[in-house]
Amino acid sequence: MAMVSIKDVAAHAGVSPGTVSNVLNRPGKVAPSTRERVEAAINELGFVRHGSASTLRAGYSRTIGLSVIDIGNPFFTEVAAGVEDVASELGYAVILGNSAGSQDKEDRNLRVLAEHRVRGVLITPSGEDPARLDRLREHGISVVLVDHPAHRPDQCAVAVDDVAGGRAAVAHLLAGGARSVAYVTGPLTIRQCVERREGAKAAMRGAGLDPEDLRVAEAATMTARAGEKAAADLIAGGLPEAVFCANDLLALGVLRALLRSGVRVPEEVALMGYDDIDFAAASTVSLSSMRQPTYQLGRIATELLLDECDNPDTHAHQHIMFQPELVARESTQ
Amino acid sequence: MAMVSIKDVAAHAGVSPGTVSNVLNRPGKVAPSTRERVEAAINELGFVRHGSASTLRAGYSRTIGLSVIDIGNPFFTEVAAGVEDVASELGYAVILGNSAGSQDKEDRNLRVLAEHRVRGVLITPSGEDPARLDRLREHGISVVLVDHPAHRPDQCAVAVDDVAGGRAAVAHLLAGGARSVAYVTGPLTIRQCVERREGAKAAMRGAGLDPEDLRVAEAATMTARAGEKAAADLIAGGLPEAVFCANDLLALGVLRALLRSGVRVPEEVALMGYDDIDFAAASTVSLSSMRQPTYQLGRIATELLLDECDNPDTHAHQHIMFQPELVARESTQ
DNA sequence: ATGTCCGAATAGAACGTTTTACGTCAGGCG
DNA sequence: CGCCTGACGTAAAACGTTCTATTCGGACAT
Repeated sequence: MAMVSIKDVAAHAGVSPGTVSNVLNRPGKVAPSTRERVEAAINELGFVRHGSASTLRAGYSRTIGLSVIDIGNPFFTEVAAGVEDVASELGYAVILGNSAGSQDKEDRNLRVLAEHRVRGVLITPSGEDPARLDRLREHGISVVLVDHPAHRPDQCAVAVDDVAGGRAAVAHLLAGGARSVAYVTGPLTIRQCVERREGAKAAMRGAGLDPEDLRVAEAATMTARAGEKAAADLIAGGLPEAVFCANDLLALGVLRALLRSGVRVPEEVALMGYDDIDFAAASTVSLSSMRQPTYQLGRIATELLLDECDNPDTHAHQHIMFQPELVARESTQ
Repeated sequence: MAMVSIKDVAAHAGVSPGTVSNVLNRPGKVAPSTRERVEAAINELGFVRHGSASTLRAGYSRTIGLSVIDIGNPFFTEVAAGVEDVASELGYAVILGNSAGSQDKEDRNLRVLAEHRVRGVLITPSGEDPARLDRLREHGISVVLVDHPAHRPDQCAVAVDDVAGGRAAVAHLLAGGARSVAYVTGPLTIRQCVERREGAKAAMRGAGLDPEDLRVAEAATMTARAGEKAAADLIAGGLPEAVFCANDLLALGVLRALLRSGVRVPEEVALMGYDDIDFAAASTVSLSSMRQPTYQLGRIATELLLDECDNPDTHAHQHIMFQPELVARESTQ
């Protein structure tokens, strides 16, 4: 409870507070003998630097924010693991915000991050309103978009080509012989969902089908439970020959519901997910999916962000676009 | 970039900085007319409070730390979701730390949390060294243990009875007719792994078997990949009639490896996991598991922590112990 | 000896809040 | 009419760092 400050350390080591600060921040600037004395005092007293005071005076913190759409989704979990690894390597702390798909919650989280004067923010925006992010930039907070293309040129972004992914997925289903395809998607306010749909339509067009024939079922959230519900609707409305889901969680839900209703996968309905989370390979009928370099997404985004923060002058903004990779498994034969 | 401070707001509204602070923190203390004026100024200037300055002067922050063992494990993800929900409801930010099973990394994370002067810490400790946590307490940081029994009486803890869980799991396997049981576990430095093993032994004893006959295979991490490797060893050494895994990730890995080797589950080998993550029900052979109130664990732990922080005098420390629940599925017939 | 330069350490102001102690002004009461 | 009280505001001192002068000794050249 008895907070020991830099002053106490200074007194104990017989130096001035400024010297202690130097030992902490540029140990090269202080003579070895005094440095040792100060370090001894630090250990002896159990001093731990007051980050807020430091942030206040120095004008910046060693903290970044991470705002994701759904922390329950293994996709984001793996992104977070990449972020956390890099951040912790470089001595940064990560403040986590889960928007749970709600713009309101995202706004609240961003506000908290702004109050904390985080150095930068990694965000997978849940809507399409660049203005809210620009406001952060006005406060001197760098922003890197994760799994989202850049809003503007003077900004870093790391994304995966969702149109290509949607196209590849549906092309694969069509190549398997399906003629009618349903697209089970999350909220169409989410960019990924829209772009994967566009890709799906492109694939149909490419196969000489009418893209308008793509049957779209929109689920309220991108969870397995929502997938089950969507599948029930699908069954009620007459089954298509193939189903493409906007992510694996939805697909696993659809799969569960289909099997429970006695529908055979892939014999009666072929099924594709997206993200290739670990569990896709382990499911009842192993799930075909589109693999994304998830962990890398987190790592690279964080490296870009911290480079932008630590080397603002030499930093070159980058827009990185990965290509997803099709992984065929039992659910598409 | 032009930081607007409380002073600017004060000037703009024609009041003193103290009054602005009052509007922010105890709006009741200020006359409605001036309050409106100040609020208008705040919006007009786009003022956002400097959290570090606030923390520095007030002596406490609205931030808590969450340190987990493996953010990639859906168990912890769900805990984190519970934590995040409560924290964000009460206006607290959450700093995430992933110890990845390493004491070193956990130490680093705790240090970062201490520097940030977080109000409290939620932690699933990865080892058994209470001293490191006591050091936090000395700095006035409350600690609540998550998925771990209390180290000491004057401390909150939320746990699940792992011995009972291990016993129930193995009892279920034995009831299914198995006579030889293997236990696939994570590092035995992890308490949960040890206690589930003790429960498993107790179940064998209860069935008139020698607990020493429990075959223990220790994996380096608690992931599906490690489970696959452990299963390979198991196959090489001669298969038991039943396998109990310390968590579902390991079990999914074991399942994958067994099926790939042509071993039928549950006919040749019965299999139990632990945690009942969402994906357990969706796997190739749906996985029997021990369900824990995961999301609740996170919620309740956070509520206890914030109560301890916000009402230190009326707060009563609690040791909550949930009972896990057996969920039988195909993998045990 | 004197001046110069350099490394090493220091004093003290600043950072943006919160808080304490203190004014000020009305209104109510004897 | 004087005094007390309460409601509102304010001024100014903190909080623990970092940073910008500035000082202080020596070593060295002249």
